[in-house]
Amino acid sequence: MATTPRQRPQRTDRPSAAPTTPSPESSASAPTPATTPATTPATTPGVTPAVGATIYSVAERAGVSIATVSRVLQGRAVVSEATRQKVLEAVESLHYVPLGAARSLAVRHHEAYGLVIPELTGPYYSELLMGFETRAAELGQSVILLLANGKSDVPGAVGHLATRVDGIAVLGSAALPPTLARALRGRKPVVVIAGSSPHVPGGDSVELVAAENVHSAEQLTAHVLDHGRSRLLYVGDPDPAPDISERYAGFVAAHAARGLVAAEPVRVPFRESEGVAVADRILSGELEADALVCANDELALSIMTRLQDAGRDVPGDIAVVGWDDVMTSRYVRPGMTTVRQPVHELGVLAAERLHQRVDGAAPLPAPVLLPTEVVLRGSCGCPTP
Amino acid sequence: MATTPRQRPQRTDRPSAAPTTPSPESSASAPTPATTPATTPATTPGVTPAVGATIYSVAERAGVSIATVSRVLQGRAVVSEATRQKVLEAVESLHYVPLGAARSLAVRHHEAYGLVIPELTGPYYSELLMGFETRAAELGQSVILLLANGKSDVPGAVGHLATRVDGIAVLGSAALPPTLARALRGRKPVVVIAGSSPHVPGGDSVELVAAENVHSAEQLTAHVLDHGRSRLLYVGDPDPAPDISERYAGFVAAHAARGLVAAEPVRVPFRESEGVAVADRILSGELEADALVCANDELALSIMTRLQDAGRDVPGDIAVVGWDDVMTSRYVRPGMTTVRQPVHELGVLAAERLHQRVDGAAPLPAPVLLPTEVVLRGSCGCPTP
DNA sequence: GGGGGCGATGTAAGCGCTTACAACATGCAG
DNA sequence: CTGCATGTTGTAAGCGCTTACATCGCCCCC
Repeated sequence: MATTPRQRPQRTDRPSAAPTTPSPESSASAPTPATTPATTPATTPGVTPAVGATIYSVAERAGVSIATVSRVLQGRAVVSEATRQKVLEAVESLHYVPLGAARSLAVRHHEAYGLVIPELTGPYYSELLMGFETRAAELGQSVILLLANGKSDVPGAVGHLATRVDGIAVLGSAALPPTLARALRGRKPVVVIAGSSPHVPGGDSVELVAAENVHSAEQLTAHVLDHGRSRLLYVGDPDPAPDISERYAGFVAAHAARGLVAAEPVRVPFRESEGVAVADRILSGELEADALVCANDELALSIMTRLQDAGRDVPGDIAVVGWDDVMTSRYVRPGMTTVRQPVHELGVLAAERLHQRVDGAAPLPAPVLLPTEVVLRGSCGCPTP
Repeated sequence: MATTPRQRPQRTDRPSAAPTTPSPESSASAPTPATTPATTPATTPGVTPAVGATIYSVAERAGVSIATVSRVLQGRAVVSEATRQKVLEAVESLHYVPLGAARSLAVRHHEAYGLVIPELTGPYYSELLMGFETRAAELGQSVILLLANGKSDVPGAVGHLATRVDGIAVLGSAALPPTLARALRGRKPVVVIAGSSPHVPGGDSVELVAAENVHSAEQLTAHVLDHGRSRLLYVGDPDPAPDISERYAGFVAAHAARGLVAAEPVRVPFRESEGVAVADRILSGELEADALVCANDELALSIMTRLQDAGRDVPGDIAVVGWDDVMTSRYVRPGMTTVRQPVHELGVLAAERLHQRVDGAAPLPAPVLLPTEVVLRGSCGCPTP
């Protein structure tokens, strides 16, 4: 028969099947019978046990070494079928749940990626997160989510996050990247999504994935101009988020291409209430325009609805276009002309890159740009189907 | 002076500040000057170092023991200001990022909660997740997200998740709870959100938080009946999700309260395309109704829009009401009458309960029910403002 | 029949951190 | 000058896993 199962060496005597019986060395000749009752002893049912089964208890129960238990559970080394069954039974009867932290420590990988986004309103972040999680899961990685908005100590939170993941993806629109890069000084792979390259110390381990903005914004703006509009306003504050400023750049470029000079952006935050306020400024005559190019759909929708409720005709009196193609943009009348971004793919790509980086790949020197698509509906002046 | 810093006992000689210089014991009398260059030696800039600084390297650099480093970093034990500074400097210059797994192993807590939801479409899941993450973060816990939809081995994924968290919150609408409860047999606290109590082995450690459904559904249905409608249809499949079936129960109850008998539910999945199909069945005369009570807003919106596009008047010809109060429901004309749930609070509560349970609290015997609110707009027949 | 090869299993050394306890220094009272 | 409280730091024993390496049979072939 196999070697008698032995206690862990030099370890404080952990209570096994017989908690209170002090049997120092003699127990080696009296192995516990394999058929002890299935319920964990000394555990009140219905209450979470203070401490669960470990690989040691499983090994003891199965009459094998912890190495064998590990091998069965990892499923990578060859174990005889009989042994495998014994182990599996022990696992089952002890309700063994391995301790991930111990594995992580041993394999020296967290097997988790962090994702930092400002919040989770609207479909953009959700799509991104879904893409990220899906791909990460396929790669066998967990995802730890960190919402930056509302957190008082974001750098601290990110630092803490860095403690438990192998890599971090962060949305560029949060003003995080510089902070982030500083927080982990090139210690972990970082990919910035839809941001601009931060020139900071430690930024060398940072890479970028984004959706194309400038060109499609130019295209969209050109389309509006082609409808014969001439007094376009860009609504949204380009400053904080790199993608928004790129869109404004496209707006400007489209004007420049036909010898026009674009108006200054109407700098407002991306909230519905702000859209309403902008609409009111137009209604009052404070702002003059025959077309509005908005930084995102929320803004565009709230403006359009307010304008319509006040009796204005969209697109007759004024055209309104947005960005993101949220669900509502399909439902309003007229349908909102907007730009669809491959947000899901962005998430997938971020997870993908992180994985490669953790695998040892070098950071991509240039940003990866994914193409976007202008979605024409009625709000720009196109005929409604 | 303090005791000379010493290497970790019986450890494979790890390269410290002087990687290639073999100075076995003599180094004790020659501590590294505190002003060595800040860049990590033997690390190519721009490439993630194979292995980072550890608490040992920090301790060595600062000329203290690892215990002291730990104390400084935890900030709980008294350390002299001078020592604290030395340690902090060492941390800084070595770009030390602690290994979360090692801490978790030592403190025997993951300091993380898992959240299992089917997917992340629409505002419901996002709100929930935000509430959960926010509260979890306040409690010092990370959140690991698991999206069940599209995963081929959900029980496996949940089992894996259980490996790395102290507790799990799971959305009841995923048909997970039984599986889940089995997967971790009462090993970890579980709270089911918006689900029904699973009577499964190990279910004793499961508790429930949910939004009230039956009463508000009854209220909403009664309101529609009060508008003089008599042929109401409930749209959505009550079977898979407990909250949906509760809503149908309310629908039935409202009928029963006035001696009516409710029609069988129109069992369709919760997709926009299905809503369109339902609308078509109404337009073709296959389905007859003067009011539609839909299981959620997506369904209600797609039906209403399709009906309107086909020339029907909502609510004139037919009333349509939904559930969830998504953003679009505010934007369509007429506004969608619906029910607002305290989704954010549900997430907060779930995190809260998990924390208490991990702290040793007993599971709540009865489900916690949060109140909902009927939001009246135009689609039910109420006058539009 | 002995040795080599091979498959199955055990042994033990870490992984990097926390923390109980011990040790030491210092100051002050007796 | 001795002893004790107090504040600070070090020592070392784990936490529960993975895995390189050693060991042990066993079968097969010469």
